[in-house]
Amino acid sequence: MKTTITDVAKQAGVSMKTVSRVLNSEPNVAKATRERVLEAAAELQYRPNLAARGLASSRSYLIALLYDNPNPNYIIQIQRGAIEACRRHGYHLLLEPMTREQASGPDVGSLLSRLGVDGVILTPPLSDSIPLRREMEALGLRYVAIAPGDVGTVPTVRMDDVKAATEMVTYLIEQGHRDIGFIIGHPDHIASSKRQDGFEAAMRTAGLTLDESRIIQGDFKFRSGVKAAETLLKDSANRPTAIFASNDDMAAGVVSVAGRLGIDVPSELSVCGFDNTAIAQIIWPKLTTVAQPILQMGRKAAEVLLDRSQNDDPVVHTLDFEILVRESTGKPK
Amino acid sequence: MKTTITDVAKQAGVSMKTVSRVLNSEPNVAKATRERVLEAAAELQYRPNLAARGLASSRSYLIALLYDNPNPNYIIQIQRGAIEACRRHGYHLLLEPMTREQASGPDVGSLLSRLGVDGVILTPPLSDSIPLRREMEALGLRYVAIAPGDVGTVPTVRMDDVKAATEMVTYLIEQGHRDIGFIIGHPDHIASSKRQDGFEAAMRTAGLTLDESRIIQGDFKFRSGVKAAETLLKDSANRPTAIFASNDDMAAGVVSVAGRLGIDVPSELSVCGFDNTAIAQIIWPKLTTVAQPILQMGRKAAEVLLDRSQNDDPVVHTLDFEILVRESTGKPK
DNA sequence: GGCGGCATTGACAGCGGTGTCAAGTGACCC
DNA sequence: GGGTCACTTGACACCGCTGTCAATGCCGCC
Repeated sequence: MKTTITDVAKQAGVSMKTVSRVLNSEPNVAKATRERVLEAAAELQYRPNLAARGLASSRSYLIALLYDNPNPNYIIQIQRGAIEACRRHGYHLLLEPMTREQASGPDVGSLLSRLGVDGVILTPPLSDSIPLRREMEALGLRYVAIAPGDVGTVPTVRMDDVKAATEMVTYLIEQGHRDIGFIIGHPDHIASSKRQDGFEAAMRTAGLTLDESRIIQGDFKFRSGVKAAETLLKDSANRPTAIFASNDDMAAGVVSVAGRLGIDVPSELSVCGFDNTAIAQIIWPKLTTVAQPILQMGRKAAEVLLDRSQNDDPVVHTLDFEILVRESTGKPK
Repeated sequence: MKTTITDVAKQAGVSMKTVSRVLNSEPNVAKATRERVLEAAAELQYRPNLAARGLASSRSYLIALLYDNPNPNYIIQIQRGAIEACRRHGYHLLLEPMTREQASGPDVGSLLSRLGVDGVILTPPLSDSIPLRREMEALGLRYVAIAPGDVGTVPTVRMDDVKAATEMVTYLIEQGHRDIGFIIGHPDHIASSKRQDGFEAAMRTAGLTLDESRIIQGDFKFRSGVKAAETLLKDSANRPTAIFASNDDMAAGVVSVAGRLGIDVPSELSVCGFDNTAIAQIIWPKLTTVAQPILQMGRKAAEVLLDRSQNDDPVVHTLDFEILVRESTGKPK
């Protein structure tokens, strides 16, 4: 038999409503009463029924995470962060993976309004879907965009790719590198150009020339890193002392080519990546890379949704990244 | 203004209850009536309210996924599979990550009963947590265990590690390999001994001797694969022609050592792994490996929970794995 | 022709909480 | 002493849907 609020009320000798007040930490309850109720609730192991609560208060105590992201680690971390925040607020996280097509299709509205969630977190690349965002607004749903391409008119949580790339390159320059190769990410990703901007900014700031032959187009895949490295390293008499790849997979490709060519990393070649994905720690030497605050972005996004004290201004929360210096970089010979 | 079931009833000229019947596909509704209701519902874009439904029917239309698994890809795939099944049944998936300690702690019950979920999916290693399983039973919660160590008294979804390892080794033997090295997984993982059993069974079946020096303890990490490979390959005059690592990370370690020693994979050394994790496709050559039916296990688990026609017998559903032959294996020279 | 039985439909009472609003209480002030 | 006000508390309707059970109509069969 499940204990209901009525049982607790009886046990504590108060009305249901008072129990409700205590359980929702509403103000204006006498301290003694509050304690009596809490005691009774604990004793009876009372657990509020989510559905009833939701029905009565027209809140669902659920927020949804919408995603279409092929990167499991990214999503898992966003999830963890969001769940953390949810737990603190008595909320739960619902998962709604969807393809880009679905997100633009007519079913999203159905899905979302059926759920009756109290808020939605959009992850990239969904954060940039205009139809989806329209739909959300049409439904009157509160939402937060994580790392959208353009900072728009909604609450946003992001990190600064440009700055991160700049700092990484600056670190290399401080180590003494002057001739630094760069591998661009997939041209369709907004992050790619930002990282490139950061690279170029750092180089210019340091008064170094940008040699076009040192900048190679990649596509975020290991294989493209291999190809780029083959080009950059082919002339043993004239090669960069460091290579900055726009993500870890490509950086891993560079490391493998270096190994094949007998170029020692990091003493003869420094390599760094971006994202701190699993491969950065799996391979040897471990990659120097940029750790995105993924978990923190998930947490922040949920907090923005749940913290009712925060207003809905289209605030942009920019979280801090971290440069992880590991074994793949060092001073040039 | 949200449309309620009353609006639909009015529009269709029937009672609320009849609308409810139609929407829940209950029997005993005249065809004409059914159509009229569906039409009205579509016209008004009616979406049932989950909370109200749940409250009235004392179901929540939610199932929970409990996990404490460091492998993002595994969890993501389980999630995808489970969500797929949930959608077909009008359910949603709730996420409840928890550490092993939490799972054994007193809060689980609180968490789970508060949720009022209609079912729970347990993923490894939580599938083996006795306290957790006790708690579930105490709460009268239906649950399904994914890949537990021992097939117990609850509905279970799993794959056959022994058989998979056997088939992989058999494939190597068919390719012509006679001298095969094996790297054992982490001793605490139940899968480790199963995979070893499979390896040994296949060797014996083929009439090959088990050379203890060819079997090395690892721990599922890249680094342990490197070490094992260094041992197995140190004597260039006497080394195996193939190495079967109990997972992909270790297999990747083997490949990297082979590269360093100038041993060509696969012409001089075949390497295969297990799990088909991301690294298996990232590195070159791509790894021959065993693909677990992870997504399918997630889907099946949810289906077992939701398909009310299926009874709660402790049925064990064993799903098919797949041997993925890629570039890291071939015939020995 | 009367009756049992089945298919179809609706009235109504909750499910377990919360919002609203009014009532009770005591402190404080004029 | 009476009025005002802030703080506490409770009664009760109602959130939107489903379970229960009874009412209705129609069929076949004795």
